[in-house]
Amino acid sequence: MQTLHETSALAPSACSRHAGQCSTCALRQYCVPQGLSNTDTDKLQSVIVNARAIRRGETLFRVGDTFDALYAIRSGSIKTVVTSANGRDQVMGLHLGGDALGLEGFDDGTHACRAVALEDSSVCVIPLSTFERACRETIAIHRRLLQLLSREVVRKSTQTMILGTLRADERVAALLLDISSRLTCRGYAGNEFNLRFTRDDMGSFLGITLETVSRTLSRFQAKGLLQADGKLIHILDFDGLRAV
Amino acid sequence: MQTLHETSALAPSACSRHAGQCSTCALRQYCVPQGLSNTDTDKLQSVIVNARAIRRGETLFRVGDTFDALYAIRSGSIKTVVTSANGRDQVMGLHLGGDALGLEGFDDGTHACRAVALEDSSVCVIPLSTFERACRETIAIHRRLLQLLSREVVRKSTQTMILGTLRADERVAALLLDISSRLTCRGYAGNEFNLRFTRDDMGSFLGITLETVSRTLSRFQAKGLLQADGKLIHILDFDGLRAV
DNA sequence: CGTCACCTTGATTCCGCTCAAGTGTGGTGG
DNA sequence: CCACCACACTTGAGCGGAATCAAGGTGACG
Repeated sequence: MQTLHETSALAPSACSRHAGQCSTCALRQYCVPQGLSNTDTDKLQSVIVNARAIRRGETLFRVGDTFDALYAIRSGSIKTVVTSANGRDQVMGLHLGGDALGLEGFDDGTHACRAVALEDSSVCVIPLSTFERACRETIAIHRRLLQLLSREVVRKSTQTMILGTLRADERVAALLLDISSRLTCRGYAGNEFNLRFTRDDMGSFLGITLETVSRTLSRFQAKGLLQADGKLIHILDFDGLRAV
Repeated sequence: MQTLHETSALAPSACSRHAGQCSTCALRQYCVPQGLSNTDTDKLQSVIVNARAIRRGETLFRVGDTFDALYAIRSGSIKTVVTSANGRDQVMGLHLGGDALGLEGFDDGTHACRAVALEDSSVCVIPLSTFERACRETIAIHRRLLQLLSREVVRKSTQTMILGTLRADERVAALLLDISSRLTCRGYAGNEFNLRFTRDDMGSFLGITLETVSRTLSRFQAKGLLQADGKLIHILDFDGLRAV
């Protein structure tokens, strides 16, 4: 509903369900655009030096860390957080398997947010130097990077829209529908999922309090729009949710 | 105060005050990073095919327009706007002389927002095809583009922070301080400026109503923080404004 | 001179915040 | 194994900040 675009360049792929079997699958999923040849893909794979596992609650990078690598989520989910001057945390984004991470670092060579794993996760680490070489050698990879950065801008615009114009219940609905559509793109069920955000995370992300999130979910449940058992969300009435 | 970074890669330049004398000055200002040689700069200039004038209220590009050129503001100021599904407008950004525009188009090849001139303005038009060639030939230009895109992401994060965590008066203060610091970067006076936003624009941008903006400015004036005569803003007490 | 766009200020309403109490639930250690 | 605790979630009561509705003022412009 609030999505500016149906941005699903991610080809649905069984890969994401068997991450252990394919170390480069996130990149394959994410960075391979239409029209990228097999040899190009091979080049891309060659730049991935290693994969890294992070456990729930652990931090992948912090504000001010030198930006020396890009990340692609292989499995799990990661939130990005910024702490404001007055000390309040703001959840900036929810990143699922296949998403890129850390692109804001190009600005000044340091990361501008903190990335924290919401569950035990695994990420591909792509050193910046090798990636830059790949960009220069392969124009399709270069274009893909621009696309990813641009998509990040559009995503953030959607977020601004949500925070700027919607009421609390509309925000919650927008978040659930967004997550649902992103999971669908990845080949997962879009109507039933395990939300890794706490109520507090959701509230911060949506610019409302955790109590309001909880109340809103209860109201949605009472209206028969969804079934919420803690973090397990089962959407029953998509149209109803879209209608606020 | 709410700025995540002191993002002032724009070298203060007399150029911006004499825009008419230097057709490529916006690009010179904006796209020339440290370490870009003169020959590289010449290459950059060669890709600018023309400059375009747009009058107050006119539109530079619309949502859905094919993304075939980048823009750099030579003089004037431009707002970007998105209309949501329910028909409400959300002002997404305020772009001043020297700023790049239209970078969100890389995502899917079309513009994701509408760009409207807030006053009679002039922009450099850089055709995408020639710019892509320049990126390939000159790595510094390529890096600069990534930096601009990344900066856009960081800027939007700041906006999300403002909309997500601040109260109305804090938002207004944050906007004024942001504009002030950006003008200072460009070599203009930061304490007195003509705000091209209407109260409605400000409200939309900050996620509050125009009445609240007006009341807040009146209150700030009563407290001696600033002098507001319509669009003309004179900041008297920066520290007071920073302290909310 | 009337129209229109923009701004200011007041009165009232209401949505969401704050404070508070109570309910699971998973993890830890005695 | 169970007592305990920390943490996340739910729900209620009351308050307050900002929205809404409304009226009036100002300046630009045909």
